[in-house]
Amino acid sequence: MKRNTWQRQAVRDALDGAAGFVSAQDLHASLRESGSPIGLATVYRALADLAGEGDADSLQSIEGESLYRACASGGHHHHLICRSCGTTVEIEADDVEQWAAATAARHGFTAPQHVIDVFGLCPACSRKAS
Amino acid sequence: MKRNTWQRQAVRDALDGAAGFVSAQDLHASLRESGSPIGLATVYRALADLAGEGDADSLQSIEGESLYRACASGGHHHHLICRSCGTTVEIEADDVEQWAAATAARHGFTAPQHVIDVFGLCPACSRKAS
DNA sequence: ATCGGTTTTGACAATCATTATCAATAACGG
DNA sequence: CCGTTATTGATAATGATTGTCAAAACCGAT
Ligand SMILES: [Zn+2]
Ligand SMILES: [Zn+2]
Ligand SMILES: [Zn+2]
Ligand SMILES: [Zn+2]
Repeated sequence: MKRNTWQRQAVRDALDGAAGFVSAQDLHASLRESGSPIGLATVYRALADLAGEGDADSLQSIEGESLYRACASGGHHHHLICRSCGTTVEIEADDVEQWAAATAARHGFTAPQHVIDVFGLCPACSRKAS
Repeated sequence: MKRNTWQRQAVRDALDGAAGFVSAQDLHASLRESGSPIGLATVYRALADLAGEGDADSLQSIEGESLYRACASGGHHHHLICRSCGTTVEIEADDVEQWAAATAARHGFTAPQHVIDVFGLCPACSRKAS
């Protein structure tokens, strides 16, 4: 059976507190900075569990890192993510959903899935960069 | 200036000969099997160059590996990929390009990029599965 | 509250893809 | 052909992620 540990709760809380998508490494670092002695491997395991249970959303950054974000809604949605600080905006994309489904169907593909993520520099990071 | 080497041509040819998306490691392995003494780092560099010049498409596999594929059209486009056999169809969708750019701009994000891949089962694999 | 079987943790090693080094090589304009 | 200079490739370094396994923590039962 699955047990409740303060470590897992700490990861949940840290995810909730994060502005947007974060890497396991970053989450571990910020947890340690706030005084938690949690181990790195535990953070990886907790995030994998959360993603598997649908309590967290995960995606691959452009650089290939796995990023995670608290996901309360549980519904299907997409994200606009700041490449620099991770700030995330949830995106409504019904028209794109339909486009994806129609594109698959047009070519005879079944059981369609899609990966749609938009990256950029948020206003704050854009200002810093210029 | 950019020089023409047999190594770069070998990578081009190997990509053209590959069925679908392949990793740098796989491409290097198959080149060595066909007798080429090409180095691994060179394969990585050639693939990065090809992708940068638009002669190859790249995407991140679910496991985080970078995969490459010969690209005939040259312009910006996306892919419809069979998750069973790897068969790939190139797709263009100006509507979606504009949606991605507009979505980023609407939220003040600059330097927008996007990851848009559609996966499914191709007609042949759909038939086998049913 | 205590006990005991079972799960979880965490320091560390191991993996694995990718990148950096840098001396040796090869391409190409002259 | 020569000299300059980009390119190569063996290898080391990097960096994220996963495996190991003894010790600690959890939780239901006593
Ligand atoms: Zn930002
Ligand atoms: Zn969608
Ligand atoms: Zn198929
Ligand atoms: Zn596009």
